[in-house]
Amino acid sequence: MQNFSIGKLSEQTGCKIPTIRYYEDEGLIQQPYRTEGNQRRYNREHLKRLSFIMHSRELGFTLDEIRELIGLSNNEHVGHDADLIAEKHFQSVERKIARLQSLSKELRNMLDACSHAETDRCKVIEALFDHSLCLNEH
Amino acid sequence: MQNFSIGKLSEQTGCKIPTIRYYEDEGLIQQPYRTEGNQRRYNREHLKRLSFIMHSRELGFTLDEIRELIGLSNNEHVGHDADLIAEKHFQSVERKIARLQSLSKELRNMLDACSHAETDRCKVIEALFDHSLCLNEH
DNA sequence: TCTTGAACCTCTAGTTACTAGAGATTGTAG
DNA sequence: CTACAATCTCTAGTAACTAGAGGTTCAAGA
Repeated sequence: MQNFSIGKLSEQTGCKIPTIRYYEDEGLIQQPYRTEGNQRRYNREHLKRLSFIMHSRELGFTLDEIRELIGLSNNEHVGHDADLIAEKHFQSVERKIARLQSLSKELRNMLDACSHAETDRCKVIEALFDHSLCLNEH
Repeated sequence: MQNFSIGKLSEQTGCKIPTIRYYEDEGLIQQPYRTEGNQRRYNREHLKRLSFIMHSRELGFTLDEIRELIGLSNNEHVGHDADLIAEKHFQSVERKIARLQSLSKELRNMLDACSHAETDRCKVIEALFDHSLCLNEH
């Protein structure tokens, strides 16, 4: 099923219609084909791209970072350049995974605790506290 | 080392000064002690809280979601209520981890490919494309 | 103790990433 | 060939910051 309207794209992805148009203005989504009457018509590539953007946003990437990731996927950067960008994102992704795993563990603990006991002080905040930030005192 | 200025807090965490004041206005950070001359003085609790907020933001949580997580940590919700909130966040965290792992794998592949070969079309976008979103066609 | 410049204060206005609404045009089921 | 839902553009509003103006406070050094 190709050539669908902005309403269908919005429905399929859960992305609001004005947001889709905004991403187009920002150059994050390829300009779609237009009907005689100037209405947008999308295909599977647009769907894939929009899905990528939405997930990236949920994961905390900025639009500029997403632009860079799209560039990588399109082989717009070559060799060393691409290497550096990919490495940078790889490291930030690994850090995010580590933090989320720590948070996940604390939430899991909470759920386990709540089911049988009562007031165990939860350590959700400690989970994402970066101890390397401690002010110097020992 | 207790009782430090907003400048020191900013330096320790990497959070800009106006942002720290903004989080205070939003009730995300406890109001700090003020000197005679009305200047803010912070302690380790503030540092921990701010560090948590910053990491949560990087991980894509909204300020409202962060408020909820802080509420959990403070035992402001009890029993079933807390359970539901924790469960909701636990699931969203697990989904984020899965997506980041997929993205991490693709970036790793890119880095490995770049080091020996040349133009392998990267699958960064496919990594975060949710196939359950596919339009119906088979 | 007194000075003086860096750091802090509040308040207003600008930026990014959306989101909602007004008013006009187009697409399509009946 | 209607009629009305969906689309169009454009302007303005929201969330989460961020920068700057104009004024006050803090603390190191004379």
